[in-house]
Amino acid sequence: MKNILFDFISKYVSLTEEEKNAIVSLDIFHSVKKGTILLKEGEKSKASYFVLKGCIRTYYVLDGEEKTTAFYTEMEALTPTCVINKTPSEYYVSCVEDCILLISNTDMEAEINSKFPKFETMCRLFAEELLAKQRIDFDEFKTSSPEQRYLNLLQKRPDLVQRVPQHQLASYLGIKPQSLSRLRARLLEKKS
Amino acid sequence: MKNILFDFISKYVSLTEEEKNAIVSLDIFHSVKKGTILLKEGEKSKASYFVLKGCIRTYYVLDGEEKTTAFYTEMEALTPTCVINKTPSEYYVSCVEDCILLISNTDMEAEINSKFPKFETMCRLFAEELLAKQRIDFDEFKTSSPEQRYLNLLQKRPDLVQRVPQHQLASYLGIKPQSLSRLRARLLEKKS
DNA sequence: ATGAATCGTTCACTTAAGTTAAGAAATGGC
DNA sequence: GCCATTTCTTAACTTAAGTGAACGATTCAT
Repeated sequence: MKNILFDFISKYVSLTEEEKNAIVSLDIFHSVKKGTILLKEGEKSKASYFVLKGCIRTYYVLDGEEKTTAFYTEMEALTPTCVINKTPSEYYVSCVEDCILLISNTDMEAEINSKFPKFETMCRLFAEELLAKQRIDFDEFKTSSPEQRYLNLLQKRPDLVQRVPQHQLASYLGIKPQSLSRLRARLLEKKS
Repeated sequence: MKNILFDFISKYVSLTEEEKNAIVSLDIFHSVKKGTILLKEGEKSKASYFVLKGCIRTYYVLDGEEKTTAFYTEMEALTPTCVINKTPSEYYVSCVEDCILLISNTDMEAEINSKFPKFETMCRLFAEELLAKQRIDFDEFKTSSPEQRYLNLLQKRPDLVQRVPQHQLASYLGIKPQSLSRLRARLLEKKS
């Protein structure tokens, strides 16, 4: 498990044994059951999540309806906006599956950052990379139709379509569950 | 003009006179004419832009059609994804109006970062804040209809609706110019 | 100032998503 | 295993966006 983390980190900076030990000693590995709510609307939090195994999602509850806006799977990280903005959360975070997560908090990060400036560089690079990824995702979303977005998802994250409930996928694609169901039926028609 | 920049920076870190001078000496203030293309599809670039005055936009050309995905106005910064990923750009960046821009490049930033660690902290905080802002924007986009998105834009960036051509606004809202035109007519009907 | 190109609106028509409702299928708890 | 709940699909109908085309209005270049 630890190796997975350090392999990931090594893409950004190289750590000494001392630095690795400092991270391990923080005791941030957690097993979390499917359905667990990690963050609720209205709550304040300092926690960030890194998914080692499993899948978590963020969702809003608008007019009593869940609107799923993001999924995070293996090797993906989520720092909720409420953590960055220091405001109550506008959305929920919960586990789509049983998960092994790395859960850190702002204070721990600040401590590590001051001890190891290298770590701050990593965080900056990581934030910038995420910013670029998210920008591309947003642009693709804006410039394509629901059908194209679904096909795009099948290409890029085929696992998601399998492991996540349809109605959650639907709002992730910006449409209603019925529309996703119909859209899929339409695509099957076309193929044959 | 310099004061505008330093007021902005002071939201993240406090700079000494020495540090301010180091920044000014980089000679990064530029006037750019409306219509100027700052970055073309396929180009590699190391340049980032901070808008002191005016408006710039990013757009793709897909099937010969321009798809505008973002606008940056006063006090907003753009680091194109191609700069972060070190890949050829997938989109264009151009000036919607005459602009006064602060144009920096990766090498300059690296130099300043190593001289003043404080600067790297600022970049990290800034990237994180942008990440949170963009996440919220994306979530709002996903969870709302074109009409809601337009009304939302009227609330949050009323200036954009005035200063930017309709057909650019339309793709920014994820629809066709005709649809935006119709949507606006529909809203006027409703009001009366 | 004038002609050319671009831009915004309107219209008729097509296509697809939203809505409401019903029922089948899958899942979870006991 | 069985019931209750949730999830997925289907269908009929409504609403709004996409498409193609036409026509002023505006902008731009010379």
